[in-house]
Amino acid sequence: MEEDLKRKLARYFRKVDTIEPQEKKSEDFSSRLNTPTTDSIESLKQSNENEEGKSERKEERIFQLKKKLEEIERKTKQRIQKIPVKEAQLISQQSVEISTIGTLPTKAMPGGFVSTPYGEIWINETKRSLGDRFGSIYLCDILSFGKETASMVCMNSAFDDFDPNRAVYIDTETTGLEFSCATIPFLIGLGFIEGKEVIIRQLFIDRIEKEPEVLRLLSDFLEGRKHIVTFNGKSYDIPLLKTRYILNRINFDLDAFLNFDLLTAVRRIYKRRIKDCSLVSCERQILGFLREGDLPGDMIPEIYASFIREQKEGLMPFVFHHNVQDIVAMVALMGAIGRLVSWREEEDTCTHPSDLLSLAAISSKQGRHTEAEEIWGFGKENLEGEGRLESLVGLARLARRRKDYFSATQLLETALEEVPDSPHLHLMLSKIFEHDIENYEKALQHAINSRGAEDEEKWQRRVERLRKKLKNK
DNA sequence: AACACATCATGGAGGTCTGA
DNA sequence: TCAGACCTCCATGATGTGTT
Repeated sequence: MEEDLKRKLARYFRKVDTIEPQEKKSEDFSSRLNTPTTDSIESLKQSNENEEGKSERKEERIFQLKKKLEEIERKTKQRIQKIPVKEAQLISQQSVEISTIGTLPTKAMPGGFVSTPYGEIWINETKRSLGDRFGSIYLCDILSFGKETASMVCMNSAFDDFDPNRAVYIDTETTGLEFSCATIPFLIGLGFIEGKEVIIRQLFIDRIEKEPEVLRLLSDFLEGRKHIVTFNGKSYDIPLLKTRYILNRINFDLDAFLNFDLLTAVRRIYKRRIKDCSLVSCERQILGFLREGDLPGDMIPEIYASFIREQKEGLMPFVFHHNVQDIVAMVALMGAIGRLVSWREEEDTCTHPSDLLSLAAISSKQGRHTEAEEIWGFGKENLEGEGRLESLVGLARLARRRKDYFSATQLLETALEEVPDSPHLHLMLSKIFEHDIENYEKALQHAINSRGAEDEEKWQRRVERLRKKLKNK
């Protein structure tokens, strides 16, 4: 059985190895960073060789780009120094050396038996420095997560006091996805920030009958904490753990914790540019990080079953490793969200335009019009194409809302210069001219051009109505 | 497979305006 | 004065999606 799994895993890694170059190729983080990556420098180098006459100028350009990269690294270090949280002061300059988290799991089973009030329990503890880099994000970016960020991205005032630096990051590995009595969370990973480190403590059920003891230990670890962060935990980890507490007749109220579900936040912010919002996909596409030595989630139940049957570690170290990666990725993602929301302070603009536009939409929905206006204003001046268009329309809606019809029509007319045939823009203008300004001539003109934005029947009625109004004026 | 969202489409409520 | 048309806002239902 174990050999089967090993073969399966080997096949999987071969598959990953073969697709990796392509995936890396399709990832263009340079556009996100507004800065060239090493790859783009290399490709620039290659094209230089083909154009000998221009080589000197391009060499100079490469030199400039490299300098820019160094500048970004320098600013990141400065950012750490600026972090307004007391703990951040503990992060020395030395710990901020560029190191990327992506170590392969050790062959041996990590951790060991620890004597607890509930008996001997297998626990593994791993630490990551907040100075570690996870793709384009430093783990210490979590410390700059603003006070209002959580309530903003969760669109819920209950998160007003949410502090991701004091939260527990929870990820479970289980014996399957089905919510049956037989599904147990055999590995419970808990991440928390202490000083200048992220501590990942993993509680392992090495024998099925030890589940109640591990659950009791978990409740002890969570004692005194109020906030948790999960990825899809609202639907998966937390309901599962709640069921296990009930089935084991242990009184522990997981509903008392405020759960920041990263999946919800990620979908809200990044959905427009990444279709697949799984954690691994977020790592690659938002953080720019490619996992090494990871295994697919659907193999995990089988690996644990094999461990229980044969009482041999087999591939369990990979599962421990996978769990640590998930927790660290959650911390990094929180950092990415924190940085996005504090985009004004980002001199090196690591921010993707579409993420900013999502943020504007979220702000607008919550009635945070000043924030939305600020982002759309930035978009109007600094973006091109669809981003600029969306910013102009957003600003026009806000202007109409505050009854500034002059600005609203001006903004929409500017948008029309970019896409003169847009029936939707013509429809918006037609409504403002008809209902707000009462300029029926212009309203009719735009109504005629709005064909296609709504039903043919509605369009005809609108045009006819405006013709009548114009006649009777 | 269970669950909790998110998004999208649809329709109703309530307010305002027009024209007979 | 009142029916009808239009707007915005909100509620509801269908569908899709992550988790191991």
